[in-house]
Amino acid sequence: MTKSVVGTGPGSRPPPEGDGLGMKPLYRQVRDTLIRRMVDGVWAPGEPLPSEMQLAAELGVSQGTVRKALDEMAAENLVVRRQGRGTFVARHDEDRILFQFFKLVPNEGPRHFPDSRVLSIGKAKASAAECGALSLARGSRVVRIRRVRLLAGLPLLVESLSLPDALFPGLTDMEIPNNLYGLYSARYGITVARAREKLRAVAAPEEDAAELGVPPGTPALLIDRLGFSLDQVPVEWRVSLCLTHQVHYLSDLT
Amino acid sequence: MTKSVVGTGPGSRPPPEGDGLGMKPLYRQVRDTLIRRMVDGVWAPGEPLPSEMQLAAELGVSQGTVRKALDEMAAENLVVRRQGRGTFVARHDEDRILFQFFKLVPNEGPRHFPDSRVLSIGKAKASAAECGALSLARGSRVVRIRRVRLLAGLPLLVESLSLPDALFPGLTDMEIPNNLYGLYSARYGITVARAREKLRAVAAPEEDAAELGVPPGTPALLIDRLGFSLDQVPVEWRVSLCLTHQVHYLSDLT
DNA sequence: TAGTGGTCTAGACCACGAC
DNA sequence: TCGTGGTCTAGACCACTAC
Repeated sequence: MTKSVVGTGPGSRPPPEGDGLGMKPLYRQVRDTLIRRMVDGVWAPGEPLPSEMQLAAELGVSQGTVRKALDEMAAENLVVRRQGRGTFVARHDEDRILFQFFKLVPNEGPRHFPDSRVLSIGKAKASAAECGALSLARGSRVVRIRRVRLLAGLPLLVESLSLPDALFPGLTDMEIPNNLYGLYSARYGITVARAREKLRAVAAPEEDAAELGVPPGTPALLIDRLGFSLDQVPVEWRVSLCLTHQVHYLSDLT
Repeated sequence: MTKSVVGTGPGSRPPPEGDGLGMKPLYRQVRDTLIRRMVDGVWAPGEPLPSEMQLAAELGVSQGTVRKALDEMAAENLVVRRQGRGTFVARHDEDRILFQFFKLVPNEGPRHFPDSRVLSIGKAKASAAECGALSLARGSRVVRIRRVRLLAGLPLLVESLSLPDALFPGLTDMEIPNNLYGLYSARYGITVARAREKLRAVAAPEEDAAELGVPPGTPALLIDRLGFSLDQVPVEWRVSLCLTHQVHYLSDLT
């Protein structure tokens, strides 16, 4: 049992655990502890966490504090809570990808997960741009993947990925699945927890246009995505050139 | 005093207020009540709500339930909570627009609110597309505004707006400010609470290209935004054609 | 000093799911 | 039947703001 914090009577809490500065509320400390354990692989995606009562007892806080931490994590899509069953580490299944990470939806009809066709895969010394995006030291190596993704059999986008070789050893020798985030999680224990996308409209370069089967110069949506792990480290840089005749990028301003 | 629900002892709550079906939890009923009051103009943007204790007493629920309702509303950017001061109805000031509704950020440098130059304004019978987007009856009238928006003096985008004339009487006779959402709020008591944007890459049509000072056919980002009021009614349809040489559209996947 | 929201605790009942 | 998370209540202390 790891009693990281105390819990005495109602309201009788000392000035949040004797530190003079950057003090965090208890529920956030609990949240950070739980995320740390997920990073360390204590619970794998899809597995249940201990119950609120068990976590509260172990961490020496009240059930309400654990609840607030878990509610926050559920809002961040890090865990899934189900009444009567328990709290589970979120998995990178197709539903989550479609809901959280894949914002391209058909102009008509239901959302679908696109198929993939790998064009190339290999390692190289990271470019300056890659070092900047992924916060790598100069001279680091990266894995590069290039692939076409298709929706309903039609080419939708060309995608260029860069990943730190140090984090994904042996990736170039693997079968590249359609759902990459599932692979990162299953083979490397790395969870892409959030991402930041920058969008621009550009004229499709000749090489990409050929893969997509359109004339060079066709207007296309350039999506520049940086994916961050549970502990906020950039782990994947993905640049996609996307045709938007049959689909659009959906953004909810909430 | 409007006692919409009872509050007796701890835990002694009847099967959520005797209705057989679509039952909502108490805190959500409280939230809906407060939103209804905001729609009715009981509290204007920028004004403080009553304290948690006062609301709890008036509504006949515990402070914790009011707190949960207000926390949810704060997460939706409907209210702003400040320790020691109170809870305030969110205003459509430039900071909120920049944070919540204006996703175009310079490739380098800080975010800025763009200037505007109105090209035309007038009323017309709503097109089929406008009726569909704004859920209007055929034959309804709309206000149309067309304007150019500039960042650092340079044309950034051309914007075409459609609004139900019934909701915005006299709008065509007004001075059109830079911050339209502030006007909707101040003059018509209508708050744009959330929006849905669809993005595509297109070739700039000749007319728009001329306004933007680029050759026709230049790739541009087409942003199709539908804005919804506090009570989920579509109140504004806005289509923007945007150059993305100096800026990009920022989307956080959380 | 008084009042506000922020945090933390404790304990009750409920709806749901597995058994 | 039991254990889970979901809701609701009650009451304590704290940090911050205004006066």
